[in-house]
Amino acid sequence: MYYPATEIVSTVMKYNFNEIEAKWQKYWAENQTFKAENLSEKPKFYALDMFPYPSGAGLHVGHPLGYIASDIYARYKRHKGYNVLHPMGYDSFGLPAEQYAIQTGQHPAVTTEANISRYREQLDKIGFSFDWSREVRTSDPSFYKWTQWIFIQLFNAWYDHDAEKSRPIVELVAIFEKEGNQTLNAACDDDTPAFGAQAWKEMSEDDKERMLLHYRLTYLADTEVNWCPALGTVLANDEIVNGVSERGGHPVVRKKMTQWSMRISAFAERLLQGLDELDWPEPLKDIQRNWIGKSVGAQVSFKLKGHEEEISVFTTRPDTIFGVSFMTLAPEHELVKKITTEAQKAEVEAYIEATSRRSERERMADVKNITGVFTGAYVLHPFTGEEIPVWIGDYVLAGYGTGAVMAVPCGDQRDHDFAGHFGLPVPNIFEGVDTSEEAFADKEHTVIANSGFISGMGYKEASAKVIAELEKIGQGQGKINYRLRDAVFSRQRYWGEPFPVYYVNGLPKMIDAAHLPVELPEVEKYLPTETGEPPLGNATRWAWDTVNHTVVDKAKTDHKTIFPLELNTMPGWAGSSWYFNRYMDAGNTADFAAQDALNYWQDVDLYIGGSEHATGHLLYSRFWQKFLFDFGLVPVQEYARKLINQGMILGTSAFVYRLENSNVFVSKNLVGERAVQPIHADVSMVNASDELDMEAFRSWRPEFAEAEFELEDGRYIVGREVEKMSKSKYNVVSPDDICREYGADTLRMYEMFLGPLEQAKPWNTAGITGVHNFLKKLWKLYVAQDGLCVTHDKATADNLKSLHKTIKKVEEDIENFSFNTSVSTFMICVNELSAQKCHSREVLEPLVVLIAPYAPHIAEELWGLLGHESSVAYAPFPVFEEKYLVESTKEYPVSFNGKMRFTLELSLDLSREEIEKAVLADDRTQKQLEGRTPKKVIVVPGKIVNIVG
RNA sequence: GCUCGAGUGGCGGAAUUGGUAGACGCGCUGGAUUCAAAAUCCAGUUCUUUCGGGAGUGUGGGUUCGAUUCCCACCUCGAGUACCA
Repeated sequence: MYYPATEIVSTVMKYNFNEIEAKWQKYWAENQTFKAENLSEKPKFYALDMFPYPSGAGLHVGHPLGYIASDIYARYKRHKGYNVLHPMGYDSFGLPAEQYAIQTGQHPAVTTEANISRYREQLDKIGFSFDWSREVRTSDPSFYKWTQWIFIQLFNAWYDHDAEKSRPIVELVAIFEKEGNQTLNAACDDDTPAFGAQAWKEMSEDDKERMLLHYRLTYLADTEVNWCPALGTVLANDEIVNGVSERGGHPVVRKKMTQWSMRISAFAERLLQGLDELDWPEPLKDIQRNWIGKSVGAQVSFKLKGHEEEISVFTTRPDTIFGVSFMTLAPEHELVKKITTEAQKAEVEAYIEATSRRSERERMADVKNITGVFTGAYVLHPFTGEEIPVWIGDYVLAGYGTGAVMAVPCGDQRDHDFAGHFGLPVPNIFEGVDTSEEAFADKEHTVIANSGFISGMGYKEASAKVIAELEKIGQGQGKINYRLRDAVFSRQRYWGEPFPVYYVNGLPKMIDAAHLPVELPEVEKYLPTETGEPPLGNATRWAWDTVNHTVVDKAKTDHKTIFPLELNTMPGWAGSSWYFNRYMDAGNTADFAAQDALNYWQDVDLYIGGSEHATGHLLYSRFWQKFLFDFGLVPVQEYARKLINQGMILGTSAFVYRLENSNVFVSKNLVGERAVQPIHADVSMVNASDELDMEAFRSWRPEFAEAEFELEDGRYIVGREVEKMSKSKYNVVSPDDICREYGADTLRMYEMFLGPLEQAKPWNTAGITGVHNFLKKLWKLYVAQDGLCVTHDKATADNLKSLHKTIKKVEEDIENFSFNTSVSTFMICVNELSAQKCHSREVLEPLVVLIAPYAPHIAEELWGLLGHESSVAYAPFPVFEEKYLVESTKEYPVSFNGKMRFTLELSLDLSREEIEKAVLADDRTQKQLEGRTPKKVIVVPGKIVNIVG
């Protein structure tokens, strides 16, 4: 068929992606195509993305990568007959909006709202199948009402290590009334005093409250916190990177403050054990395991010479107890002042003073430098009675174990270094090992010597024996330690959830759940007050009226019925610790989610997000979920069965080279040995062949207006380098631009085509034409210049083979999250069908469904053109049939000594012997052999032939 | 330092349990079409070669008829962690 000139080519029949995509995005929104039902006969599937913080910069092409993957999977599951929950929302409390507020006076709610609208616009353009009726925002009072509610539940709970679960605090009170706290095996602060039932009953109400704070799962305590003066707030351990704040890179110092904490350490063992049943990436699980940091060992008490007190240490090597030659305490250890002798006092005090002044960062930067002081005190070895000198040193951390170590220089390199530096003895207790130069820490090959009753034993046996003996004399027992610390939950910030807490006599009281939410008050300034209180201290209307159950003016505070409210706010991870449950029943005003909705959706089947949340969000949320589970509030104790970490998309920066002290820019390949200064040029000014648009560059910034160029072949070629995508590197590519120029379907497929989902990979817009051309080619299978060209012709065997090969591979790929290879598979399929000139509906109709998860807009349009009146989104996924792929012959690769030399087409019916015969009879075989007789012929029917000789 | 992960053409990457290395795409080269360009289509594109072939998946060994794939040692890069006793 020939078509005359161009004017009859209607715009409808061209692949007009902009028009098509806008049309279907509108259709989906108007028809609520992706609204999920909470009760359904269909099996459920919950596909979740980590919700974004809506930043002012908007999305770049790296952000939607994971969303596209989960969207493909969600759409695939709809075709497979599942009731799919695929929601999206915003983690909308956070520092940047507040920093912006401090600078500009704009209310964070205003900027957040604006940022969210921009995000929404950008997301809508990419064609996600989100159920927007379930959108959540952590900064919305209707959401944080329930964050506050969960906080109250945590406050009213304690952790029973015997039952291995959280229990209501009233049950703890009952235990205290009956037997005090001495038989209890509960998670509590280290400094919790022991008391009996009688003592409990005699306590004042306030004292009882103070006592309970030692047990509550969220509690107020004086804690050493990471204080960041520049940000004016405390930070959690996971918010500090290399001793400086993750946001902004400001210095962090240790400071003692009264703070809310979360008793996550109580859950350490369950958080660790729970990992085994999760289908999460192994590296991510390893990060959590390391962070939890379980160590099995013993607690040993050393009697102090001349004092009542004992020094307790934790060790993972009780088998090395006979190798102890000194003891080291953290400078902050509570016994240091008491045991220091008069003679050593001045030196010890000077040392403590010096170490306390050092910031966390200095301490970390300076690991090599060994420092310490002798206290003058001695402890007695529990078995030998030997006198052991007690030192202090800052290599011992106050926050881990007991803040004291028994130093075994022959078995621990740090102790060895310390001993070497101060000339302390290094007794050797290992059989056949020289420990004079360096410590021997290999547990597996340990044979203990010079160690009394454990000499000759290995690590395991000796450790068990030592623990047993220590128990006998009452100086120790087996003990498990975790590195995981309780998480500080207070932030001295404005833009976060207010605590539902007021203070009576300095003791925290929960606001009754019926009166939630406690809404964030208005403030004049977002900075701390002049007296150093958090920003909420600026609020005039911020006191709790216990009679009318409402927030009232601060001036009315009388400490009788009107009390001060908490001034801290919750950290960023509060809302994200439970939001996945809220999506199940987002609009509920009576509950954080109805039980039947929770029971129907259960858990997240697929969670996609970045691995940078390994020790933050992904640990805290598991902890909250376990707590909610213990209280019967959610049906499962792990909320995300499967998790995938999408890799980062990197930017491809462009560089121009300016000759030093000049205004001349030299094209990349002309630089040679000359001294040039590389300068980032905005990637939007560079084309696919790395040519710079010089005019655009000149008008980019005033200082380049007069730029002169030294060209190669009349062109200016830029240098390229892969870096993190960021505004400051001018390598940011916006999905909006890609959608405008190539369409969302192209963007979606290209993001997948870049490489494996989990891998980091550079973005290069140049390559996108390949995917775009593919979609144009796909379109042409269905639509000719004068309209739909799909026929009712019977599909040929080749057509069906191409189709079914594709069904099989694409289905496998989706199940394996190998989206990049399915894009290739589609390309191969369309190439083949084009070559076959296939226009048969029998093939092309299923192909539309197959590709719909990846390129939903073009699929909807083609589906419509094929005469369907409803969306393709719920069309059943094509069923693969093996029969179309059955082959009768095989193109056998014939190898000689493992190297493939030629191929030979043979019937698959042939036996091993017949194949061998056919191969040996071939001329090319004889040519390869050059007259030699093959030593061996390996024939794998259906696979390969290998001739050795 | 410790714990993971990864090294394949000019580039992104593919290769299901060991069985034709480089699929698919970008880029590049040549051609068709065009007054010309864009677009589109066709052919080629790991390196090397005396055009027979030879070499080749970070390096060096090993197992095997056969190794990108399994084992050992090493090198490089990336991530996490950082005195955790």
